[in-house]
Amino acid sequence: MSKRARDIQKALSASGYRITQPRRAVIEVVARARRSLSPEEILARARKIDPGVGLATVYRTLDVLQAEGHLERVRIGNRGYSLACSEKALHFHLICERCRTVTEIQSDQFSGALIAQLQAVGFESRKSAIEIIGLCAKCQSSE
Amino acid sequence: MSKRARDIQKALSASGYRITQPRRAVIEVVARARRSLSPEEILARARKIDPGVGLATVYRTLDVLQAEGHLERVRIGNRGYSLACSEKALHFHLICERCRTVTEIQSDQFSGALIAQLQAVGFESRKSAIEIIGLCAKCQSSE
DNA sequence: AAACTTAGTGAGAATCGTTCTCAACAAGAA
DNA sequence: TTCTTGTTGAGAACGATTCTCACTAAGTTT
Ligand SMILES: [Zn+2]
Ligand SMILES: [Zn+2]
Ligand SMILES: [Zn+2]
Ligand SMILES: [Zn+2]
Repeated sequence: MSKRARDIQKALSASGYRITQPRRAVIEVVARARRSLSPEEILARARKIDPGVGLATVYRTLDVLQAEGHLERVRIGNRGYSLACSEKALHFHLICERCRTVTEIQSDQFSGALIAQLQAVGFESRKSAIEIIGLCAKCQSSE
Repeated sequence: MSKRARDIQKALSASGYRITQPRRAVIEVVARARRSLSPEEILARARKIDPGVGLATVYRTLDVLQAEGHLERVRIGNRGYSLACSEKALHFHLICERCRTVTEIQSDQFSGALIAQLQAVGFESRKSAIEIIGLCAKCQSSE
């Protein structure tokens, strides 16, 4: 089991959630993922660890992980994708609509300017991550 | 008929699209909208102009308008919302998840910094509008 | 104006992602 | 081990979007 998965389990447990077999499997999958995965993809991978896992449980576990701040949900088209996120401050997610890789970028320069303007307008952002859809460098060259 | 609607019709016609009754109705609704509307809302309003319009045609017309750059699609939760967009340069959409009002903000200061960083990473943004979900000033105070 | 070609149409079925329901289960406390 | 109750899987239900297909009408050609 990965360290990341262990940390998440510990945190969930501390918050009063039960650490069940299916949850263990989903957490392990998410912790190991190198790109954002769809719920269906997470289900397929989780079943290699615990064959009995159901799709509903994947959704439920993703909800829990998101509520506890261990995961962020990302949308490409109609499909919902999930991603473990490290950065805490306001930052951007560059989401490649081809390979679904998510790159995080951050700069105090524009974050500061943006936050100032949001305050000026009186808008309160609910998410700390802003999504930019497009094509990553690799996928541009291989198109 | 609004000027905006007429301009859009002219542009579509020039691109080879037929200007049909249902399309006229949908275009008129979108051109007059002061906030983002859901396809169902657009349908209801369009039927006041042309009672026979079907939901499928609303979706199809929205697709055309989007493909031709007269409209941007915005997502709040699962629902798809549409919005006529004026700004051409890179800008932000502040989307209130309560009242669905969309405010556009723009500043060369952070746009420049952001574009520079996107280029540095080699990421090519497909959309000129970046969405920030949250609560507008009005809805914050009345919550 | 009439005929013609074919893009566009409405109704409803189909599909997709997600949520709900509920009887059965099992994690963790005692 | 027993008990409590949070959690589960299967499938039904749901809401948004897309598809199908026979029919219609926009715009072009006569
Ligand atoms: Zn992030
Ligand atoms: Zn890519
Ligand atoms: Zn815009
Ligand atoms: Zn609002």
